[in-house]
Amino acid sequence: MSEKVTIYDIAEKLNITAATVSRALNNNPKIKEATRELVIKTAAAMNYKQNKLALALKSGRSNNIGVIVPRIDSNFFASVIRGIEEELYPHGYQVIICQTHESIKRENENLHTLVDAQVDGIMMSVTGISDENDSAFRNVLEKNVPLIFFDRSKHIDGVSSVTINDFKGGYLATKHLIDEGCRNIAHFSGDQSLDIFKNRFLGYKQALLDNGLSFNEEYVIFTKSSVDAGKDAVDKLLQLQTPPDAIFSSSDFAALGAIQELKERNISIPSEFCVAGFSNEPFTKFMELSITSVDQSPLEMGRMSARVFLEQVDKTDTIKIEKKVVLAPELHIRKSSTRTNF
Amino acid sequence: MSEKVTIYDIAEKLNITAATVSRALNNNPKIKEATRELVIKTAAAMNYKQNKLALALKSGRSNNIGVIVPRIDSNFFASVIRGIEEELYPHGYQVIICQTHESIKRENENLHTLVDAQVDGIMMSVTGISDENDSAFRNVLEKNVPLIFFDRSKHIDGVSSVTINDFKGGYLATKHLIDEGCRNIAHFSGDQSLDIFKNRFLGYKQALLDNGLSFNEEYVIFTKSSVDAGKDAVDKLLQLQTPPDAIFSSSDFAALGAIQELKERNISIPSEFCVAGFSNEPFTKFMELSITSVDQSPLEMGRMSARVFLEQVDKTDTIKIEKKVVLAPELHIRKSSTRTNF
DNA sequence: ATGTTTTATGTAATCGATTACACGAAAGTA
DNA sequence: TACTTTCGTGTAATCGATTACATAAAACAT
Repeated sequence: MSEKVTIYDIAEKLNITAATVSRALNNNPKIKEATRELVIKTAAAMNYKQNKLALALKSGRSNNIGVIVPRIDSNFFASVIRGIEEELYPHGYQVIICQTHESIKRENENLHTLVDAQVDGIMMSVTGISDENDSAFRNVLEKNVPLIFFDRSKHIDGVSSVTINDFKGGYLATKHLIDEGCRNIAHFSGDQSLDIFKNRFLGYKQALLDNGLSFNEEYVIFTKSSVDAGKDAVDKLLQLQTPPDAIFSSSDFAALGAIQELKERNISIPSEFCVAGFSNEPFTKFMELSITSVDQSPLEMGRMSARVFLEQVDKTDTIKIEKKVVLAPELHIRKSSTRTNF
Repeated sequence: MSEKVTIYDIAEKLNITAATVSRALNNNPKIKEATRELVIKTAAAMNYKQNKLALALKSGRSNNIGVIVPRIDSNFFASVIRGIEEELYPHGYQVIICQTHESIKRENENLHTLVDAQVDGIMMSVTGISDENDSAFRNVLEKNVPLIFFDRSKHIDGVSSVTINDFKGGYLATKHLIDEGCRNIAHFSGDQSLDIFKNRFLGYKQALLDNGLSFNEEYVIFTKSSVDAGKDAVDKLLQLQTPPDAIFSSSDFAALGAIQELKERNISIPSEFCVAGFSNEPFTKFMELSITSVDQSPLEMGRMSARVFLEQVDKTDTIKIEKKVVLAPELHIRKSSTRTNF
């Protein structure tokens, strides 16, 4: 029972052709009103459901879009995806999720799989930059699949992106630490092939220079985004001849690790040492010693990415408009760095 | 340039038919070895990519599975999805994400959309129980789309589920609080139409009874899963003639709110008051006053759901096997409830 | 040399919907 | 009345791949 009902079944029952049924269901103006109503009523009675796969094959549009992220179980990426899904839902698009687990090989596979699955667009946060995987990106562009980068982007002509001003984020956080009286500010950075880390780093540097502080190579540590990495980094920093009195970390997790390690060593925060992170992960707010962090408005980033995609889809395929949306970062000042007014 | 290459293009170039090309590419044993090699080489040279939509239409299988969750930006659901994606990736399935935002109407829409999109299976955590949306579920079953519930499930004959033993989780947490010397233990519960909350509640009750403590209706508060709801609930509890000395909360967020409110009132934790939550959200571990919580092993739950799905897909369609997987909850004892050994 | 089996490939239907084109009937015009 | 539009519907191709069935050629048997 309940075999799939097709327009042919409806046609047969009404002694008309499938073409007429199709036209009636699509509100084609050439159909007699009586016929239309009859078809629609019969379709409902027979519990007809349009076969989207047939439609997709015919039209070449699957109504699916693909999202590629390093991993989904981080608040930042999950929130971006939430934003994308919410914005696309009213337009009838479904969202396919892919994770790279920070593997470029996996990223290539995902790109190919999505293109093969005929998605109508791809939104992604790049896992890493490497020449090897250019062919996967080229494939996407050659197939004319709209591609949009969010947060971690890559420089490709004609490709739109939605990012935040990471330079400004780094600058704001560092400036804030300086304002709180810190003079030897360390920085946790990440993979320098990624713009986000490079720009936060540059913002940090510029803030130092603008405020008469010298940049000290030794104060920059390249860490992974994890609690343990933050602990190890603090360990290294404290072995320096002149240990720093503050850290601006590109990762909230590393910032948390740093704080845990500093406490372990009875260095009191924020009086002796200030810490600021990046991403505004929920836990930064929840801690008793809440952590200062730069917010990236992930929900807005997701929504905006979806909107950029929708614009591109509507446009005639011949015209390619590269749109670079840069959101403003917002510094959330919390206890981990507030000496003055607290 | 780079128009899509089809098997017809390959066939034309080689002066053979598309059928032969198809067979060669699918390693059909009836094809001459020389032909196979030639076809495969030519296909690669022409950068041929199989059109999955055509395949999906022909076979009736889209190689997509749908996942419906209340929201994606909670660590629990994101982790489950991660588990599902990881388990399904090697099998070539793509994961489509849908959010209900706790709306039953949205849940119905999602169910219908996924069925219409011909997904090969649906995994979901139920948003709420209501008679209205039975038709959406019936539709899924009638169309023979494998359905699997995880965490929040519904009783439907023939439908498999992967849950944790919530009764035991509630029991363990409550028993632990009792062991720590608490005698007036309150409970934050949730929507009673959902088994997870009902069972945690029952586990809580049973633990009280088994340990000679009486159940007090006034100590049970039905809250939403949010920080503010937790604060409000504490506010109510402290107005009772005999306020409680502990809370077992079905939500980590409400537990956090409770802790914040208790601190606000200078009630010290854990010496005067103990708190335990549920879900083991990352922040519970990160807090200086880390929060005791029941872990639901979301990653494992996702993987297991995917495995149950794969089993069902392989089986002949005629046989329906209902599989109920119940994972064991694990109590993570942390500072918010540790009086004894700390 | 003739008949039988095997091998490799072609022919055409199929999945379900859309749509350019064709065509008969009805309506409008002169 | 005869001729042109307009209207509503049917015919058949199309999207791209798979596959049951048919068939020609080769291999084998007697």
